Amino acid sequence: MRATVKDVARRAGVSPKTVSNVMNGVVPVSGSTRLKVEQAILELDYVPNLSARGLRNGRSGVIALALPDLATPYSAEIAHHVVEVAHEQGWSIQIEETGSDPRREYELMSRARSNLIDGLILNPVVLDESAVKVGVSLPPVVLLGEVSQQLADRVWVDSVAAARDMTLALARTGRRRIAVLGTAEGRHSAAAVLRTRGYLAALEELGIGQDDSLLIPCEKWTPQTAADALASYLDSHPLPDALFCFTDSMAIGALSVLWRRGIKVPDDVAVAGFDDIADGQYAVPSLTTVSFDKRLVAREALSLLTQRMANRAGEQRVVTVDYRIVERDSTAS
Amino acid sequence: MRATVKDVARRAGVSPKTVSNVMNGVVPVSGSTRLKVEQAILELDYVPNLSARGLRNGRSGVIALALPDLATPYSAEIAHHVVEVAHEQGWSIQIEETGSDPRREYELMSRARSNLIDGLILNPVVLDESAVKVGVSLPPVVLLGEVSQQLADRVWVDSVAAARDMTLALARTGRRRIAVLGTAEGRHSAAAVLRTRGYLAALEELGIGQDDSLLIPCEKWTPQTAADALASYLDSHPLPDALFCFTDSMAIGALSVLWRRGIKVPDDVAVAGFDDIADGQYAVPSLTTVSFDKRLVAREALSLLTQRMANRAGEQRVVTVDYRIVERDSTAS
DNA sequence: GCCTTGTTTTACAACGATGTAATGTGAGGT
DNA sequence: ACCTCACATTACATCGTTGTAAAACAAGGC
Repeated sequence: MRATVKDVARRAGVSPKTVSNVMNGVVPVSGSTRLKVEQAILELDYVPNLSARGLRNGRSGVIALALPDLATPYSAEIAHHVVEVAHEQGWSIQIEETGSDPRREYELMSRARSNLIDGLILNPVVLDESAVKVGVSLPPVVLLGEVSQQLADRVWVDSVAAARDMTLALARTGRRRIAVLGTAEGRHSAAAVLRTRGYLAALEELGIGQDDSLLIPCEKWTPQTAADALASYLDSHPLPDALFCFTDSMAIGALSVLWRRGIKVPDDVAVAGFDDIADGQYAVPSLTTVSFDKRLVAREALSLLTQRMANRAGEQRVVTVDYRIVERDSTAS
Repeated sequence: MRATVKDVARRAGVSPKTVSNVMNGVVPVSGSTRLKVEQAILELDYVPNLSARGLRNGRSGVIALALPDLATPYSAEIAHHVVEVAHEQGWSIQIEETGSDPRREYELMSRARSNLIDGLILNPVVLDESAVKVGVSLPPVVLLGEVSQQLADRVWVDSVAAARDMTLALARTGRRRIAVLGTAEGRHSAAAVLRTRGYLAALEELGIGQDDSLLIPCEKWTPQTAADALASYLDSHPLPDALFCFTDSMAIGALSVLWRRGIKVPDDVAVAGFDDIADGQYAVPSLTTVSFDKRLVAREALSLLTQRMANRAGEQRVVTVDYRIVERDSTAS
């Protein structure tokens, strides 16, 4: 049987509350009793019961992180940083996957209200149809990424500006027929809409007319779907000068298709991505991309969340994280 | 304020225990009262408090998953499957990263004993020096992967056999000078030792003499370190016929270096990996690898864990998951 | 020696859910 | 009517921790 405060108290010859005071360190405890208690804690190998503490305090020390799919490199990197930063601050992270399934988000909300979770960091895919109602009975929420409505505190990268800059960078190497991969046809993902908007803005600036046949739709943003979409596109369209993929994962799928068809990157077509996932560096050729500090995203998200925990009222805040274009081999001229 | 059993009970005109009985469904409840209670639950939007339930029951419904680094594709894929399978069975997953830091494992053990966790799935890197003492006060543990000592229930792939088969497969395409990337010099990771053993066994079978200059050490198993290790190896050694990397991540780093040096894969050198991470399919060229069912690994780990929860005594069990060699472009002849 | 002031420590209750054991309810048999 | 038996419901105590408020203690001043 595991030791409890009671056991420690008995052994140290003090009351349970005194043991609690030593543990938490807010109420002053005299040096001599502190010593006795610490001794007893060591001897009994006492570890406090977090369920009991959670019940009493109404806080569990656990933050939920909800991502569409942990297996994708982007989500994995975000998760990694969130877990690390949270750990530094003494929080535990509970992972939830939402997939693209709205039911999952619904379940998530229910769990979030179960008092085992003090807060929620949510990376939505399609938030318009999200079940996320940031309401009274829900713990504090921070959203990651682009969303259409301002439902909660949020950390994001300015996708419009980044997509515009990337398009300009591609044009700077002399390419004019710049295609984008990842526009959404059906259900609109906010990211797709914003990145398309940035792309179109750049074209306008450049005086290049919009050519709808250069918008390659791709519903799910995975290498597989990107590869399929690009392959079937190439079957019926001429090769563009450049291909701006809305995520690095898609770009990696694209590179694979191009290689398979003997199309040289960057000689025949330049390829760029978005997110700067680690594998982009080791892609063949290495991938030009929009990079941003994911550790910073994690830090800001946690910071917003803890602030919101301290003060549930207060205005909704938005933190914008800087990005930069990283040019690698896939767009060399 | 959130509703409690008490509130629901008052509204339904029954006792708190009856509400509990309706929720848990073990004690029989008459149809009429069940209806009243369910009605009240809906009206009050009642969600049980898991901290309280955890305190009372001694179980939290949370399983911790400890991985070295969530950002690596292998860990990410495992995490994905564990989260999904756990979800299906009503468990929540709390993520812990151990890095290669022994202190982290120590902290982990402490948390694991805090009653917020019912069980632990642990993927150790270097278990010999692990702080994991599967003792009395620790919840049930399942280990993933190769370990040197049988400390707990375990799910693994037979690395020796797989490495042997891969080496034989490479030899079958006519290559004789087969190098391996990822042997460990200092602290021995069990996986490195076992995979090297399988490789050497195959050489012996083939009647190829062991050539120590074909063992390329690489401490950390990341694309970066693999790329560095291979680059400096190539500076002072002739190109081998084939390169068997002990993980796909290392293989991806290797492909990048080879491409940068103008070395053609698979014409000049064949490259193979281990783990079958998703990105291997989209590598350029696509990567030959040792594949195994990660979903099955997750399922078996969870199954062992829940069985161990039910029965803490009983013999330690080992589940071996099948593998197969998947030959892709990187080793075509 | 007594009172004040300030510091440490303690008893008690409460957080919310549920197992135990006791109580209540009704049907069926005599 | 009365008793039995099975089933449904309830009161109470408990899980381990910590906030509150009261009590114990020590130190200093007269």
